[in-house]
Amino acid sequence: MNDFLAIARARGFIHQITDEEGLAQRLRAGPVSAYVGYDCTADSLHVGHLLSIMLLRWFQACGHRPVVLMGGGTTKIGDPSGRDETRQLLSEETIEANKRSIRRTFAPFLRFGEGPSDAIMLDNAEWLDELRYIPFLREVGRHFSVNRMLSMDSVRLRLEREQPLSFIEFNYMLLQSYDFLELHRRYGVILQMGGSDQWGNIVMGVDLIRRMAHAEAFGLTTPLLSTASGQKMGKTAQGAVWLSAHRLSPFDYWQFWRNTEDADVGRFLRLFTELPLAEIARLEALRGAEINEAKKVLATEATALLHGRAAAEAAAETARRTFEEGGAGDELPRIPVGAGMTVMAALVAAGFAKSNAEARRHVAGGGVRVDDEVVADPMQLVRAPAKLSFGRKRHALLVEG
RNA sequence: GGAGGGGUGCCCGAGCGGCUAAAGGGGACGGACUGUAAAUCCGUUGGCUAGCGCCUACGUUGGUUCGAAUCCAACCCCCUCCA
Repeated sequence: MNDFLAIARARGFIHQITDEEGLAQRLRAGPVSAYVGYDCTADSLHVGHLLSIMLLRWFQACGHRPVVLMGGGTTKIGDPSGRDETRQLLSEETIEANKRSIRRTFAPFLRFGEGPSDAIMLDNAEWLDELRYIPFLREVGRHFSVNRMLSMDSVRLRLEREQPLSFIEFNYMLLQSYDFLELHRRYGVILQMGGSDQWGNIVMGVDLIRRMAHAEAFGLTTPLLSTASGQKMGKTAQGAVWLSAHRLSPFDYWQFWRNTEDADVGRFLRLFTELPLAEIARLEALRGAEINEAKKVLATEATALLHGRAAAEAAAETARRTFEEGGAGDELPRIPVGAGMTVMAALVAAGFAKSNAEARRHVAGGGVRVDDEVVADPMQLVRAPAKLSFGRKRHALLVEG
């Protein structure tokens, strides 16, 4: 059995651990179960979640059992952690739909099944939906000190900024703690992992297990992902970097990784690929334009994990044809062109502009090209086949429509 | 329930009767420079329109006025203190 903590540490996954020595002992003693919870706030996860998914993957690779917990119940409450504003309450139908969509993301990363180190997927709606208020308060609520809850970042920061915090949100950490307890009781889970903003919630769960189950449990958090230049990570021109292909194509996902800042390449290779550390050390040592080779490896490997090797290589090939040869690859988005379509309309159809007015502005700004010719007039007609480019990086194929 | 403060464009924030599609900053996007990097500099940042121009917009709904984001009323929401 491989040493999970050593690997996680070496690859940069660990921010904090509640009791590293104690956890190391338990991991050495045999397979353990650990969980990460994912709330169903959107119909796709994004790169921010990928860190913990990779962590679960390593956990499984080291012979332990990952537990993926869908927050079908907690999503009905809304986690206030790291937010200045109350999350909008989602309808139960939306949550259900989101859950169904999100579940699929885990399939390429984890092996599910019945074996001792096979992953399992659960939904906390299973126990939270039926909770009875008075028994819950009497059995669980009495272990929570409001004094302590007020000192938790998720609550304190909100109050310090004089932002509202409703009672429903205030309850979130109780429910998350209770999840941990239930998973401990039902499946013997002794470790909860999550982003660093989850630290408070996780520690509360560890305490609750100690008090109610008289057992020792552990927490581990991953660092907050940001780029070397300090930006919060995970944005593309389209918005968030989604993991579901219906939200972000494999090609755009590949592009996201390809555009990593120089200073982040090594760190991201360690976190988001499974290449050996020695190989990563070699790649990140590349200097100047050569580091672009490392970025391509990062992009292809990361895309292969999520979308499969074939899709990753198709994306890489399209990028090569488009950016290195100045041509157009097969994976570029295809925009059907009707008779009399203007450049302006094509820009909107391709999603490069949200309105006609914006499309005009982009043309006026000199950022639009058709077959590499700068467009001067937004009313210019387009004909298929052609390549429509917006900026240096965004391209689409105009095809007969 | 009472007293006070506040709700402005993606976000922060100025404006406090006409000169306001609304200063300034951030973010975002485009251009230049590069290596599909960072930093820097320049530009753009409500919608419709070929164009004149028109239409929406400063919590909501009414009102005053030739004219309101700016004044008044009611309502909704948030913050602080009190009960």
